Amino acid sequence: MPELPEVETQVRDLKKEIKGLTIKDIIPIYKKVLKKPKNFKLFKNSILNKKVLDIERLGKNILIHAGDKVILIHQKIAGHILYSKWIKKGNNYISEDKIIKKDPKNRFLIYLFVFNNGKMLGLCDPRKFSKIELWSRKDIKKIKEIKKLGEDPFSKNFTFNYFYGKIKNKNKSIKSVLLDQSIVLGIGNIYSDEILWQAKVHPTKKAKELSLNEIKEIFKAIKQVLREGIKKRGESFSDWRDIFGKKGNYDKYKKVFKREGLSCKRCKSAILKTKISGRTSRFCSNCQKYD
DNA sequence: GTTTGTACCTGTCCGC
DNA sequence: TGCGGACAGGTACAAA
Repeated sequence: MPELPEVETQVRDLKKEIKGLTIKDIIPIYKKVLKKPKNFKLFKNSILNKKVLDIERLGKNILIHAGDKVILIHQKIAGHILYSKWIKKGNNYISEDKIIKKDPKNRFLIYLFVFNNGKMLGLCDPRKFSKIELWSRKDIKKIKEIKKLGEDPFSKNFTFNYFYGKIKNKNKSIKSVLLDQSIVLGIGNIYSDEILWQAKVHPTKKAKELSLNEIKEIFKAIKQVLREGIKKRGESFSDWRDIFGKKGNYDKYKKVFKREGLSCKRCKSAILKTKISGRTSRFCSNCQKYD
């Protein structure tokens, strides 16, 4: 769900809303989301009364800089974060915000950060795959999980030569390559399908078999599609909502994702679906030819 | 070293 | 209406 455009939307909004606030309490509704440190008391003591200095996106991760620490949140498949105020009623937390309260997708709160203005940041995730980690600010960029990440598509280091060099010898499908976070950051199953449709490349084609022109088209499409996603404030065909509980607008613009059986918006041919290394992929049977 | 498969969880949807 | 099974946007780790 939350891929680059969705996480970018969240981070931009969070900068406006929580920068400068102080963390006053943490409520762990589902304790297992905290992966580091595993000990909740240690986690809480490390960030209590710390001021939020900045919020940053690193691929699909959200980094909240608080004092000398960084809280890393990854929402995985089905998570999203909300900014509101919740009141506990029995075993449930009820948001005082009407939009958040009436949307059933916002029911699955698993973690709450309480700020000095009384408002809270809530992590919501029906599948409980999300993770929260705590790192020190000075070595977050040095840890191996972060060091192995590739370039962000909007970084100046993401050049055609970088991209070409990373993929030219890959013996796996271009679909899997686009999902590989050690090559390009932030692309998930939705936008990879959209990018390949835009570039007119068959998803199962092996990266090393792509022509130079096809690689150029993919490189261009990565930026175009993701930029459009950000402009539309992400997609919400399923669980994802922005931090105010509102839906993104990209759904109307998507060309192939979850459109199998419908007609291609470019050539009217059928959109098909197939499985590639365990991930479902949708593509046009006519304009995305293998050769 | 590279690529593919599986586990992590639970809600939702479809067919019977 | 109710139930069982398939399926779901990501990633770490194991296995091939």
